[in-house]
Amino acid sequence: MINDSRVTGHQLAAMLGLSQPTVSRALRGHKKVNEQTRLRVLELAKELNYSVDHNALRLRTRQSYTIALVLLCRLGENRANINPFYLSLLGCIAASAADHGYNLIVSFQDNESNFFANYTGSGQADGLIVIGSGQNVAGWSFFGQQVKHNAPMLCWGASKEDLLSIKSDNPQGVRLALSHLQAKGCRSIAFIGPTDSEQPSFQDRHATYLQVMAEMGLQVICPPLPENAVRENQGYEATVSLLRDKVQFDGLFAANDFIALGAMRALADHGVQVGTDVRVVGFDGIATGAYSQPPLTTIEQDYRLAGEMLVNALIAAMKGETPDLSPVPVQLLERASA
Amino acid sequence: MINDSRVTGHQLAAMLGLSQPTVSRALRGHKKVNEQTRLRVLELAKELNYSVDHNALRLRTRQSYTIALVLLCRLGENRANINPFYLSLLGCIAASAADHGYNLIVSFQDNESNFFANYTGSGQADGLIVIGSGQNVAGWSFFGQQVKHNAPMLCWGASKEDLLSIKSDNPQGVRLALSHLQAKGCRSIAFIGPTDSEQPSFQDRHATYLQVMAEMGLQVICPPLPENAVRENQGYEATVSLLRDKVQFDGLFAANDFIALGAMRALADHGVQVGTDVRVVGFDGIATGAYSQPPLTTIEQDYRLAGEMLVNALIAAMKGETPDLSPVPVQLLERASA
DNA sequence: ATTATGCTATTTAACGCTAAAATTATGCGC
DNA sequence: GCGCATAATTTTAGCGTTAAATAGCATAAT
Repeated sequence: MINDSRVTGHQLAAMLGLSQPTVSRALRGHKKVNEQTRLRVLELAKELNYSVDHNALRLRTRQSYTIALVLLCRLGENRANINPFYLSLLGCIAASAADHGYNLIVSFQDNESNFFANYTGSGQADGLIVIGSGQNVAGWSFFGQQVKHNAPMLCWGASKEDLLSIKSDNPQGVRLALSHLQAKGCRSIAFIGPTDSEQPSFQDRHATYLQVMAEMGLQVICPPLPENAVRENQGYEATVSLLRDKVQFDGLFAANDFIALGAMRALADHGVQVGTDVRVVGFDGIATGAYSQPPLTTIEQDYRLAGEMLVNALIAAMKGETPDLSPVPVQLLERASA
Repeated sequence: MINDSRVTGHQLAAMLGLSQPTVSRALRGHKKVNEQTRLRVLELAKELNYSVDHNALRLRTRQSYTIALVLLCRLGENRANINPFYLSLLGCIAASAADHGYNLIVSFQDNESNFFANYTGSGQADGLIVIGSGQNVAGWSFFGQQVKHNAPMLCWGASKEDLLSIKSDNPQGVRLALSHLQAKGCRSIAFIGPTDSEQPSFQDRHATYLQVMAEMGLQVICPPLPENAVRENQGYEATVSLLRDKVQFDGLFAANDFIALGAMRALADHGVQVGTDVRVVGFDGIATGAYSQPPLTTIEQDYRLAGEMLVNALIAAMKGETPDLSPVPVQLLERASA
């Protein structure tokens, strides 16, 4: 149990022969309080290790100074095995929130949960950031409720028009990847990734691939992947199928890094030299890519900037300002695989 | 701004011709309230999307139903580059806290910050979990304060006796690693890692290495590493120095996976075949190890169980019970590097 | 009839804080 | 010394909730 001998502002006041509100104002550096008494208050407060009760503060001011981060999981998904991309993003959001003086509460939820009731609706948080892979899966009712109540909510990489959202500059990333491959001499570049994903980021990546290939006058190669395939072994399978079907290709653009890692493993298993016979570019910039053999060339998302932009935009929205929702720049991280 | 048209219990009561406390009791399923009125209350509450104000609730009950997770960083450390081990652990702690009905607030802090004032002391959290790499660096004053106020605090892998802490079963892990190497025929097994770390986990790993080697009657090989070396390039350097000094070895035990990855890179760069000429075992079980070339044999820490045990123990401590602080089991994850 | 006994619901009282209004003290010019 | 501005503090109120004490009112027991 918490030591309930916690000092209150009232007790401080009594000891100092002041009224409690004066103590409160002194501690907050309010103008209309005598410098000398302010110092007395501060001194005693420090000595007794006083700290304001946040729950009372919040109740009174109707603000929680807290952002809720919801990491959306499909039901039953193994939480010990969360995509490191989201965990890194989480880290950067936490840091950024702290920089702005906000607390961050983190939770893993599925589509069924009522965010509004849990967080913004109950005064636990002033705003909500939603990241994760399940955003477009099932009913959006909970989102709707959030929107209906004007509770500021910001999504990472969502599509619905009535939602605030920020995402990486996927089209730019795809262009960087494909023109890099082209510059390296590739002329038959396959896209390994979901072609019918419900996730906007993957939709963007596939669509831009089609468009850029057309612009370049190159043939499109899209091996079939199961719906929403974003895992390593699915990249492996798809690549194996290309090889088995004797499809000619000298470049691979993977919709994310895990797929790319799987593809490289498949190539290696079939004696294809990655980086020379076939060049591979991934997407995300996960840490693991640096340690693969060969190290993975990839489109690096700027986690830190993404975290910062998400927090900035949410805070703007909470203040009633128009948030900056421009896409987060990406860059080519050139390593040996391409 | 949050839509301030939020419904209060008082408003519900007025609409129903009841008193507010009755509504409160009805919503909580309190015994002494008529079933019929309870249903009326519940219905209207649902219709109006009522949810209790957590700040009022907390103020009143003197409980926050919240655990604070502090990820300790060295000052100035790049937060976009946090050890994935800690991020995974964070994820599992978040999940576990949720399973117990607790919120989790996450923050990145250095030694200077006053956890007590920030969290438990101000009623923002009922207890504190501290993880991260900087626990033993500078002054422990803030920890002291936490302890002094009886605020439940639990550390991951700390050493001080007066602190509650949980860690992985490092000695067991080291035994598993070394006996695996021995079983594979290794007789000259070097330890690549800090020998004078301030971090208890690394102290344990080094100490157990010395002990087990003695038990096995094998010669100890410990190349010098800079103090607190736990990074990939430091593993690389140390291994290079072994090779340069023409030290004979056929096995490497690395104090963590990053060091192991660096060591493998060094070996590969010098034409040494990993997995045959020299076998390598790491420690941690980070995801990246699965994608290295060859995949890394390692001692896998059980993130999920660790998160669960941390949360369980903290909750026990908060209730005044004696927490279970037994070490978290580890296991050998055999891959091609050994 | 009168007093117990359960129920149910209401009243009253905090929890610790901030904001605004009301009060007291202080200084200054004339 | 009187008013009058100004500064410093206190008083009053209330944020939305839960917990304890209280009241009303049936029905059962004496």
